[in-house]
Formats: sequence, structure tokens, C-alpha cells
Amino acid sequence: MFEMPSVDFQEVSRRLRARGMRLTGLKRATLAELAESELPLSADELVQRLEGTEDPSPIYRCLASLEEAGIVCHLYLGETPRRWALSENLGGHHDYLVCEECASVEVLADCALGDAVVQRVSDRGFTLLDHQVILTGICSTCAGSAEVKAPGTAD
Amino acid sequence: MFEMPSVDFQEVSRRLRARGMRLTGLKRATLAELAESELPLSADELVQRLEGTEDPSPIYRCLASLEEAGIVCHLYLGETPRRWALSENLGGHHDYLVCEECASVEVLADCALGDAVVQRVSDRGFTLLDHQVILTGICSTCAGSAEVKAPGTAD
DNA sequence: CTGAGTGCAAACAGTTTGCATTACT
DNA sequence: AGTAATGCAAACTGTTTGCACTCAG
Repeated sequence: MFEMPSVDFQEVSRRLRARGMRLTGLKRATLAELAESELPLSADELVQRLEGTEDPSPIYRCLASLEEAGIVCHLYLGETPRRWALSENLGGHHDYLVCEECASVEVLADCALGDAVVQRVSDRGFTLLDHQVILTGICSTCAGSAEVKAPGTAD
Repeated sequence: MFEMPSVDFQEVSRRLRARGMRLTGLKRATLAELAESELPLSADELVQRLEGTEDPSPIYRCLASLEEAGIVCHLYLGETPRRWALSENLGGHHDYLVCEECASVEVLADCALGDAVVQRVSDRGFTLLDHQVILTGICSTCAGSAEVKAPGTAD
């Protein structure tokens, strides 16, 4: 698989406490879902998976707290809604392939950044903390279904 | 500077016509603003700069058409609202540095992707069409104001 | 026990859509 | 002239906030 449910709740709890926040059931469940999901999840998707709820507002507040404590990050995969994933330092990854045809999303396990850029950015005095890369194009499935003509492909 | 107003309206018109769309005044003005702006602009920012209007809906439709014709792209710089820039093939760039402290955005002129990833992705059968990279961290100004201690920086 | 967190309802921001009018080609 | 595009108003989606109640520590 990819990344078995393995949230370090010790560490999570530590980070939350450092800010006077509590590790509640909702936070645990949310983190477990994010850890189990290969792809980042929207608030709505989390609501659906947690089934105890049907109200997104606690989820939003929960995610906001988790983000403030550096436990999760949000990103937009091209479109709204906003999606959430574990922080990089908790096992999250933030490099994705998005198909323009079918909107499917694949995770890129390794960091997509080039060394040269990382170097150039730090030379510039910028302290790089995280990154998020979205590669758009046509996935192999869509390319295979001959719906799209890649440059160089005969007609 | 960075990228003087230099939209190839010939090419733009061609792409629009190919889809039965027209190069209207709003589209021209919008593209001129996007070309003049170093950073991608939100619909609201465009409305403000175009001053003839105060209604965003034509802008949204205009941008949607331009995007469909492959002339502009949208992205989220971490937060809503959505922002727009010229397509890569029209002089746009889609790699940014966003400061977590002051939310300032800087453009990264060169592509931040590593060659290895590009190779790996195409090996995977994915046809890479565009990319969007958002590097988050602390900008030199904020780092300088001693608010944040970069690793290796004395206290 | 006590305050952070939850659930519900109502407000909000950003974006989209319907329809009559305008203007590009 | 004919149709895509505009302008306005109203709908919509995703997200945030106020307040009374609940639960983690």
C-alpha cells in the first residue's frame, strides 16, 4: 500500500498541548482518516467518513486547530474544495499528479523539487519549510483511451 | 523588471477563434493586466484594475473562456480566492514562494521541478502539460526581523 | 471542575448562472 | 446581422462564526 495508519499521537498530543489544545475524539478520528487516505481529503469527505457527524463546522474548526499546531496542511488540488493532509513531518506528502481529463489524482511519493531550486531559494534568503507541487496533464488511462492527442501523436 | 506587457494577441485570437470565441475588449484588458502583473491576480483584483466594471461575473466568464482556450491558468496560492496567470506557453510562470509569516508572494522564474521527477512521471505514462509549485517558508524580510529563528541562526 | 471543543443555525465569501441587452467580427 | 459576451440579480458552494451544551484533562 502506501502509508499505513500510523499517526504518532504522542507527538500530536505534544504539539496540541503546547498550544493549549486538546486531543479530542474528533481530532483522533480525523487524523486517522487522513493517515489512511492516500489522497488529501476535503472537509466534506471527512464528514462522510466519520459518520458520527453530518455537520462540517466542527471538522473545519478541528482542521484549523490541527493546522495551527503544525499537524496537518491544506492545499487545493486545482479546484475547490480545500483538501487536507498530514504535515510532511508526520508522514504526509504534498506532490500530486492531476489528470485534466478525468480529474484523477495520484500521489508522487518523492519530492518533485529540483536540487538547484532548493539551493537557489535558500541562497535568496528564503527558509523553505514546506512545498506543494501539482503536476497537471493526462494520466495514462486517459491517454490510452485515445481521447486526447498528445503532441507528436498521429491523428 | 520581470515580464513586460507582451501578450501575443495574434496567438490569443487564434486560440479563441478555434473555439468560436471572440477577442473582446474585456479579454484584451484582462490579458494586459495579467501580463503586467508579476503575480497572479484574483477576479476581484482584476475588477479593481479594470475600473470600467465593478461586477465580477463578466470577469469570471472571461477567465473561464480564456482558460478553456488554454490562454490563462488558475491556481490557489494557499488560500482562496483563486488567482489567474497567463499560460506557461504565453509567458506565464507557475512557481511561487509564499511566506508563512507575512503572506508575501515571490515568483520563481525558473521551473522548480527536478529532472528526475519529470522523467519518472513520464515513465509512468503521464503526459505532463503544466505544473504549479508553491514553496512555503519564511521570506528573507521576515527572517531578518528576527521573528523567526532559522536553523543555524544564532539567537 | 473548567475551559476547549462540539452541534446547530445563521452569516459570509467567492463563484456560478439566467436572462435581457450590447457589441465583436 | 448574428451570436458570443456583458451587466445585473439571484442562486450556490464551501467556509466561518455565535452561542448553548458537552467532554477531555
